[in-house]
Amino acid sequence: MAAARPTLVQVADLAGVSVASASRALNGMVASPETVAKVRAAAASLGYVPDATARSLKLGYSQQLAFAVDDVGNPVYVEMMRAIESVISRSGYRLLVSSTGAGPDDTVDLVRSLSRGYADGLVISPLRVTAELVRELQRAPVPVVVVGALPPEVLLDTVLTNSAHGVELAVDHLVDTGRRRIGFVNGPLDTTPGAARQRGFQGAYAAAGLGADVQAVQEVAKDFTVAAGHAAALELLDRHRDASGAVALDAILAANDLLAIGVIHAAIELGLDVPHDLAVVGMDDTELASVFNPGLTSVSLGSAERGRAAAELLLGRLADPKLPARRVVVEPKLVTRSSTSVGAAAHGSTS
Amino acid sequence: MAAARPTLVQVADLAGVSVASASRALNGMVASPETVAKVRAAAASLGYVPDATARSLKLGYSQQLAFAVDDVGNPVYVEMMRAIESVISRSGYRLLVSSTGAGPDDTVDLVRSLSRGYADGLVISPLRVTAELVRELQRAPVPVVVVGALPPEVLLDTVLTNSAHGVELAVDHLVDTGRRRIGFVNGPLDTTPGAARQRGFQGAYAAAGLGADVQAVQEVAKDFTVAAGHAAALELLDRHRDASGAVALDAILAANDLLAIGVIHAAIELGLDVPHDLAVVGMDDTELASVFNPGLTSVSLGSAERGRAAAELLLGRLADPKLPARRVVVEPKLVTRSSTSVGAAAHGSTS
DNA sequence: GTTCTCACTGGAGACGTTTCCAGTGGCTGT
DNA sequence: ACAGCCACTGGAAACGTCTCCAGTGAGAAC
Repeated sequence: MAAARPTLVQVADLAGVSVASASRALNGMVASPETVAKVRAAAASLGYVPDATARSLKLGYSQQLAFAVDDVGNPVYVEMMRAIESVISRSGYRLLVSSTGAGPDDTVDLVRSLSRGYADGLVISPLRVTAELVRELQRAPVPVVVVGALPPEVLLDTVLTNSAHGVELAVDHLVDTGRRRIGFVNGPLDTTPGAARQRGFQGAYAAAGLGADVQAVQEVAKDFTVAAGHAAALELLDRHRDASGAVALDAILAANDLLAIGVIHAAIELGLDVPHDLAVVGMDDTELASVFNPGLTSVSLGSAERGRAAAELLLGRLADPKLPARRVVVEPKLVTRSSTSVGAAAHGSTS
Repeated sequence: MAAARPTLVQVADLAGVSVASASRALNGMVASPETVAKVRAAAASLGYVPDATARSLKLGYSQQLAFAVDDVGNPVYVEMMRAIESVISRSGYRLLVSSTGAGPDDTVDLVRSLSRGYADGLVISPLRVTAELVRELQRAPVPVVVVGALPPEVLLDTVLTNSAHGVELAVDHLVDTGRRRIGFVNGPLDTTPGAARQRGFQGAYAAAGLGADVQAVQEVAKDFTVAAGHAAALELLDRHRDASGAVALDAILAANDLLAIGVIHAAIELGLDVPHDLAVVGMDDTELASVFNPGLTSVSLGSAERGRAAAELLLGRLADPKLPARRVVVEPKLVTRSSTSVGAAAHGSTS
């Protein structure tokens, strides 16, 4: 079928020069114009393309970067991936995607396997950060950029989003629009985002301006999915009823757009009108939020921007490994849509 | 920072054997038990891991497969990617994802660059199939599996979905549930899916059982996005009004879930109730469809299954390159939800 | 004319691995 | 006791590329 790939030796032979000269001619090193012309012609006529593997072996780098994430299914990570791909491909890198689904062990294995040298760097966004994972990340043989929070003493390039502040934005918005009994459907607390949003919610609740008339309750979903959000919301709404048995919450904030959509489904099932009876806010501002019906008010944590920033940090470190560890913070931004504003049209961007 | 990676030579030295023996011991070739033990111990104490690049160079394969797609943003492709990743990683392959966004030229470049040898195979799902692309795919130096239709004479492993039949399923369902004036919002006709769905729609319309009382009209959207679906639906609904100026369509089939959601938005804007005034059907049955409000009836084209099938075809061909070209067809399946069934609850799977 | 410089060239050695090939020694069978 | 076999071993070549190093010749300076 496909003929054996021509090698540089064949090109050199055809051009009547040495391999050394052929290599130099093709790579723009010092070489006479005639040589360059001959070699180029020979290469073109043979359809020569340099072998990536051999080149990598000799040069010591692979022109590949890896992106590791627990669940590629989550739209947030897709947006990140897209952004990363677009940044790095511009610099000639290829993107290797690994879904580390099963759990922390898989992730650790993945990071360890980086020492096989098939990737020059890694962007990782782990859901759960264990001590072991941190250790492996620190001793990784290639630059690593972490999207998400790490223990403060860890010196790695990091892209953060102030999700605690994001939660505050959401709570403030709910309070501003007259909501007083606010439920929070969080993801698992042992995940990094879950823990951060938890702190944010407690902080927002304790913050100035929220009088005793504001009630805040929480429910933890099994994971960051629509189904889990649905189940958690049913549970939460059922647990908080007033004397007459009616639902006693007037707003629910979800840690995630997927959870939020689950919440809306639950509300509809219970005959609650969103936003009239129950305001719902999500987080991540994925395309889902802008497209959903009703439009979902959501706290944008800039997933695409975080992806871009991570990719740029990584490229920067590859260019200069001596750089001190940097940390980029992407500020959250509330995007208001109809799931919280009674009778109002959708605002915000449609990505 | 990171110490230089230990090489097989160092392991051999430490174990007091030759590199040849060390290699054999680690790869389970013939070697005495003592040798194996010594080498294993040495490797462990040095933290040796074989270098993927050198191994690839020697062995002639890279343990990497590529997945090329025009738009990673589309949930269909994400599901495919997920399925592919899960199949191939089980066989020890890594997944390289390329978004060929810009256009056919990019795609052709990508396929050409495969001859650099960084991937052992390719799964590609091109939106537009040009003659040049087909030529490149055929002369690709590694096995290629195409997800989507190709000219019939092309001998490549292919995963197809009978999307024409899918369209028929949708139309039949609409007619069965009493709809008579059916609009079709298609994607660009120069894309493979667009063309296939177009044929399907014409076929379904011409098919037995559809009397003269059934009217079918079509509108072509700019691309396969929510915004394009929205615009196309507004146009279509505006163009088809009865004498009194009221909307004259009672159903719209969209070539895509994203388009369908755009259609629903348009309907809502015009004050139409879905499904009462206007039934809407999507295609692809992405998670979006099951999660949307109202639940979107959609024709499942088995994206995950297609991804899995493509991955398996590729693995099969890698195992035995002499195999004749195979062709897997995934049958469409209608998943009914509330966007078409007046007053009924959602059926179908929630993925 | 000689020497020095300079631009260019080819040979050869790496990168880290696998694998062929020719041993080496111990054992069995006769 | 000797041939033959067998299990195992180490040396060395190879995969395709880049790059150091020593060399070549032509031209410039004196």
